[in-house]
Amino acid sequence: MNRPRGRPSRDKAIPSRLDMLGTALHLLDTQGVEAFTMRALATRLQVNPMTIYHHFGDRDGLIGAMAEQVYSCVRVSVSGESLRRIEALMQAYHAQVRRHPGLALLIFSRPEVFPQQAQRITDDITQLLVEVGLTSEKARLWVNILVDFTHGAAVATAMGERAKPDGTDRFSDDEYDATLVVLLDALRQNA
Amino acid sequence: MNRPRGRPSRDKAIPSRLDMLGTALHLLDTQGVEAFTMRALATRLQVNPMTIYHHFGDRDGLIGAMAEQVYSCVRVSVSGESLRRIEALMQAYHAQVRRHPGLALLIFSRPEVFPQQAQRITDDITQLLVEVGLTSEKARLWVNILVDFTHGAAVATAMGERAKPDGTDRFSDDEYDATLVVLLDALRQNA
DNA sequence: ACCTGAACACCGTTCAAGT
DNA sequence: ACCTGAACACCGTTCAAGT
Repeated sequence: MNRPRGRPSRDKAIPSRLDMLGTALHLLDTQGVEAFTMRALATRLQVNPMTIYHHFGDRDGLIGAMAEQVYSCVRVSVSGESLRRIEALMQAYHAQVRRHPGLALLIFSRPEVFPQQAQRITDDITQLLVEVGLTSEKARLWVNILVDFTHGAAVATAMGERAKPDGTDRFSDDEYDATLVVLLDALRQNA
Repeated sequence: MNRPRGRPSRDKAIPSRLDMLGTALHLLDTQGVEAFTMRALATRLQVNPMTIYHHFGDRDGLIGAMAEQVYSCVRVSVSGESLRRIEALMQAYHAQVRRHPGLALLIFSRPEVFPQQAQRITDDITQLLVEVGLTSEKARLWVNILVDFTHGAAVATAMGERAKPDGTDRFSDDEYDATLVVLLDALRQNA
């Protein structure tokens, strides 16, 4: 009954902050938004729930940290034609959003969490659109089209509709790419 | 201490199913997704939490019923040019989605809830796209663009970003309309 | 500095009991 | 048929206590 209290001496390995982020992401991806709780994560980490609070403050802090890690790898390529760089950036963004649709949903659901990386990506897209030759007003319009469409595709993925009768998957990367090409084509004619 | 048990005789007015839906929607719109709980709704209705279960089964049932009511008024107009009818339908859909962004978020978060009305609206759009002259493959592509973009705009609204420095509201109906015009223009050239 | 248990104020939901 | 209280198994989070 009387289990040891306080910080354990040495025998037990305490997961690092990065371990926690990894396990949290895995829990969210595999079990879904509803099952993603502080207590469930603590159990998986074999740690007291309060240990997580020590590293991330609270649940929103944890979600924010997850977002920063997931989206930090979405970056504009160093070279290439502007339109092609937009395409690559959106593909990279969509790839991450699609890999972790539950994370996107959590961010959308909690106004407190607005990841810096999300803002940076939006800014990067806007700048590339200006480089393509769009006026600032048109750039604002098109960044909304591109970002909102990607987010909409993300929530559709999260909802988990499955493959259509004809075998085409509404949520595959290929499907997204094909749609993106159509949008960028319209963008070019709109420039 | 000993409050009466069981069904009250007559003196207390019990809210109807429609009252419950209305109050639920109001609670969700004003207080947000986090505050939208069965118990909070029961308190507002001055009713035992279990009374709600009697009418809607469970929380998902309630959310589903809210969705059916909110989206049932989004219908294609009886006359007009096909492209113009698509525009009107999307505007009507966006108007409802924007009026209740929290509801959209709840639907996205819970795979169990897939409102029939949402499926119907998607089908209606697809049919109109075919009427415009798109092949079934292009129609599939464009319905995704239009629906996902609208959903993305919805979650952006739910996130509650506010007006930009220049005073333009990223989430106004006018802004959505302007963007929709650009998309439908691209669609026409793509037909 | 970092981890712990206990406790608080909540949840959704089941169940048996009332009228 | 419809509404109720009590209870169960959960939540996120605060706090004081351990090392």
